[in-house]
Amino acid sequence: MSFQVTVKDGYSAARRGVLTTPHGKINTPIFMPVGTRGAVKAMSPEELEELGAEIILGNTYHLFLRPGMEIIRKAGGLHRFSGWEKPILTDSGGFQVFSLAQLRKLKPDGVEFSSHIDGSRFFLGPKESMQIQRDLGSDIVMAFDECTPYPCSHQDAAKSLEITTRWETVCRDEPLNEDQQLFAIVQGSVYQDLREQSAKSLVELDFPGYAIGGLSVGEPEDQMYECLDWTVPHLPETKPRYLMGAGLPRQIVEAVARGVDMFDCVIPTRLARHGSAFLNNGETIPVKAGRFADDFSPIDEACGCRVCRKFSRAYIRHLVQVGEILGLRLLTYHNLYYFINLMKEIREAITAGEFSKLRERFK
RNA sequence: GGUGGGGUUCCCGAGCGGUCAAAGGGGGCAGACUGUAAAUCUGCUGCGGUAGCUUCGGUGGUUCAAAUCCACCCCCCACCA
Repeated sequence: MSFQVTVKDGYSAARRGVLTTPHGKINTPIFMPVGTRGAVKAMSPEELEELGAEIILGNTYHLFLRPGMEIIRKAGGLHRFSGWEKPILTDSGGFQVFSLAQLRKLKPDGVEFSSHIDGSRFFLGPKESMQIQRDLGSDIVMAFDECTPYPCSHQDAAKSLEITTRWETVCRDEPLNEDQQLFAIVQGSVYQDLREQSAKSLVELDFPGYAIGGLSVGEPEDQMYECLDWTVPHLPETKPRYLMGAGLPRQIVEAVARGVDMFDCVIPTRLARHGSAFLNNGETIPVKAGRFADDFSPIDEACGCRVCRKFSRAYIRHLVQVGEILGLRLLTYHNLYYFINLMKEIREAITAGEFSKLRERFK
């Protein structure tokens, strides 16, 4: 058993756990920084380690296109290629079915993509995705799904789910490296019957972990929570649960309360590159704004990160303003610190029986 | 002192009789961003609620109409003495 629930919250479905992978253990609930193209944008592996990142993401679609699998195979896998020695989770390309919707055609056995780089056509299906992720050598492999857009009619969602379910069965039957764990992805858009149907059929196939996909794609927040309420109870207690693509601090806390163990989101890194920083209360401030030009206080007085101990809003605002890369790097560092630290707080709160109190802070 | 080139909305800068409240940058302001086609993208940026009003160094003038033409004046820059 590679996942172990260690503490359960008495007042919600929140729980602590430890997930064991070939490249180390992961403490859940956890936030996983997104490193789509083999790097968490603007961060080095050393910095990620310093931040306390325990696992990062990589992306099948993007790494397959560049540098391509021949290079990755020659390099000896993504870990060796990138110098990140801790666990890696790779997304299957299913999100690109959604985000690059204009550049692809759905086929029964997968997706015909037109590369967003040069337009060249290539095929990515469940089989291909598994083969690529096997070569990437990630610790956690995601099933190839179709991330449904929002809004999506019941009819379309049902049709999409049927395809996704079929694909996921193919994924399960495709051989991976011995120690790789394949996570299934529940879809079904915002419909209770579909979400339940999806969860149940995937649980029957018995995967090492379960993800909830197709959320945080523009639906109202309450609807996202509702979907979790419909889905999570149908997932096995003993397996890790991963809410894909989420979220804002508040959303993470709410999902933890509903029993989710794993999160990833580009928000901290992207907002950083767009000049915004997270504050202790989960809100953001646009550090790049002129009003911070002479604000010599740190981004957040309450933050203990290296950036907040040393640099002022004014300096960071200046760097961003003149286009110095360092500005984006410092903001990325701070934002990731905030997310990683929030998860640590959540874990400690669960152990201390004070998760409800923490949850109140974000309401 | 002479010759030539200039002074445009917060800044730079285009415009050179009407279609100009004035291109384009910069800056400023506001917003978006959730398994990354994103160090990106969108909108606003003279005043006013529309009608309209006040702007293009200053003052006068020509014209139905001027940032654009003319006269004088004030500044700036380059070269020559």
